[in-house]
Amino acid sequence: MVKSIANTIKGMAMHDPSITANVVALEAGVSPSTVSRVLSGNAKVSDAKRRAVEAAIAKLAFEPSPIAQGLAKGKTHTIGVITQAISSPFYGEALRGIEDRLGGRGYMPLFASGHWTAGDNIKCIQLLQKRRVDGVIILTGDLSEETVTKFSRNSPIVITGHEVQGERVYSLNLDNIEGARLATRHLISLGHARIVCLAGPVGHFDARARVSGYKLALAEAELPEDPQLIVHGDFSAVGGMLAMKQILDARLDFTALFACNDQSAYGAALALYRQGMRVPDDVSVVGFDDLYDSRFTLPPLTSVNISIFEVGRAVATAIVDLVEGRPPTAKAPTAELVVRESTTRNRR
Amino acid sequence: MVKSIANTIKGMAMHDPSITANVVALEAGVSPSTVSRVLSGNAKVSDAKRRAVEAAIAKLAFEPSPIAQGLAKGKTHTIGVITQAISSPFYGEALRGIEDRLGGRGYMPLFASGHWTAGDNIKCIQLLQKRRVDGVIILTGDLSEETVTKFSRNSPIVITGHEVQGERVYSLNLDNIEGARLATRHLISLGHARIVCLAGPVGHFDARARVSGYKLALAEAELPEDPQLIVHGDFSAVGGMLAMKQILDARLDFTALFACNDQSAYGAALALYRQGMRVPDDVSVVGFDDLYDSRFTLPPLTSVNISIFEVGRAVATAIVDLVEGRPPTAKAPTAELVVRESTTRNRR
DNA sequence: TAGGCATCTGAAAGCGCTTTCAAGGAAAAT
DNA sequence: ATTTTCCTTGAAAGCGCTTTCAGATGCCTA
Repeated sequence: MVKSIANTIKGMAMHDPSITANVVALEAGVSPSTVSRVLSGNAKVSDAKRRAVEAAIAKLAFEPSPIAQGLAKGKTHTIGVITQAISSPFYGEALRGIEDRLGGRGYMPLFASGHWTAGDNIKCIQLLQKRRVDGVIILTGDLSEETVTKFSRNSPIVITGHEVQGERVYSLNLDNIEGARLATRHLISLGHARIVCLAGPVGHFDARARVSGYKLALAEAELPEDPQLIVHGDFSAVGGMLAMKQILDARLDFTALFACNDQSAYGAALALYRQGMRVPDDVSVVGFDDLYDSRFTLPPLTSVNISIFEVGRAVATAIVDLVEGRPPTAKAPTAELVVRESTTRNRR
Repeated sequence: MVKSIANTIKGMAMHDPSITANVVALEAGVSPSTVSRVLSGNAKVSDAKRRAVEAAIAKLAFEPSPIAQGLAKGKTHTIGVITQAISSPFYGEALRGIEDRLGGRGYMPLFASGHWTAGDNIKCIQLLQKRRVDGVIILTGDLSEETVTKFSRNSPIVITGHEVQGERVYSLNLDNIEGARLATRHLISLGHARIVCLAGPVGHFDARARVSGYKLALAEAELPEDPQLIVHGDFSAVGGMLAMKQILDARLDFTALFACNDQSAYGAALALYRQGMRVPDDVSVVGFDDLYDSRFTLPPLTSVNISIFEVGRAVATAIVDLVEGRPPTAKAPTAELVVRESTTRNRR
């Protein structure tokens, strides 16, 4: 019998790194190969030996080293995640979803964050692939399709905000157009016709799609589309504030605002407030993303909910499928409009 | 000469996992040991061989496998990070700081999130330690000091929101008392005397310290301390809303609010708004943490800034010190009051 | 010129696990 | 009862790197 310094905390066995598969084999009176076999479960082992091994494992609180397993099998059970702004509530929510799903599948996320520049994103992928991640998830970067495809040679990739085809690439996109259409329709149904659209960064995939949805809704209602009412921000609150200021300074006529993400809606609302205009009395505003805090803005913000948490779970599911050789089938959740108090009937 | 399928993207060499140290050794005409030596730099190698190896490394775009290195040296260059709510803007900011600093030191963070329960946190530590992280950072969990000390036997730990002493444990705490004092003093200086304190979870370390700061400021000003005015939330917006509702329903007299974190301030503000009370005209409010979005609430929130990003960098620095055998010296940044528009002179 | 010492380098063992391979034993077939 | 087949199991090699150990070389000292 082998001595172990294992000890427990509140009844939970505390793992001791000096307990290796060899030690377990000794304790159980079998060979290391057999221990490995019961661990992986993909080879027959007699009941007697299996029980002996299991007993030894339990007794010694043995935990196989993922490092050693990684070396031997060439898999690290680690998924790289590249995000633009790890601290933004939007990405935070997605990361939660990713972590949640990955954990359940025996993988762990390794986060790296780029900073909205392609060079940074490439460095991130390289860093991650150096670490031999089994796959990588890219949350909406500005990488070219070509770059993504190239890197997918090293490890499968799941990406949002892109249309990439490939054996080892899967792209999952948000329900942007539909969501934006819902938002705009809502405003139209409240009698608004002059609706400013606070768009995101010019080249951004999701941002473009949201503007399309806005235009679609306008067209449906046979409302004219005024290019002056479409103004670009950068998906941040400051950007939203600046953009709204621009509209205000131009003294354009409008009664409602569709902000392509909640954060710019926050900024825009502040610009409105500074101008003495009230939401929703003077202008109705609807956002997009339904960030958690949008329930608590003053007034609570009407927004498009796409459950970014579920998106996180979906991309995680997809990458695991890819890594384990199954074709991914994950779909993005559908967009829903959450009506709160920032929108009201047009009174003019 | 060895053939490599290495190819480049925009001039950046793309790493090919089939290029191992052995291949490099072959190409350079030396033994693998020598390659390892130039890699690690801790052994003399003749200039000629060194150059040959370096040339081969460059030519083949060789990247040593961290997995193999981990196995051989027993170090993974990975730091586990345990947080309560990976998606909260507060922790998000800290994670950014951690990632930023760790990256510069050649480590990567491995995130795991508990969910405010001790059991979960223990599972997280175990999960991380199973992965053989070199150290772990715990952002304010509710683990007992004893538990932390025990786990520090497996790997060094840096923790916030605790007072733990130990060879392999370092605790770094926020400037809570001072920050809360600043906030309360500010309110007092504006002529407020009946100040409600929206505290955090009852057992929470930071939460308790903030309440102490509040009381301290009251005492300094020789103002009476009314226990009815101290109400507990849970550091969330909903909690803040509920707590404020409670105060409102009790029809207590007050002219200002010190919320122990910004998120509960958001919730409280909503409760006030529903009641038809205006900030700051009817009640002045100051928060704590100075979340990014607090610049954009209506009105922008006066808050205590502790640069949680810097805290992240500090804990990261500390854990790296610990891991590499140096005594950590990192200190938390000091708290500063940021006055915005949610506070004004008491008009009653 | 022989002995001693420092320096550089390759061979080999090892990190902890997986997996192939072949051997031994049991069960099935003749 | 004998041969064939199948199943279980341990030995051994290998994953890619580090590190110890000892051999080889060159240089200095006596």
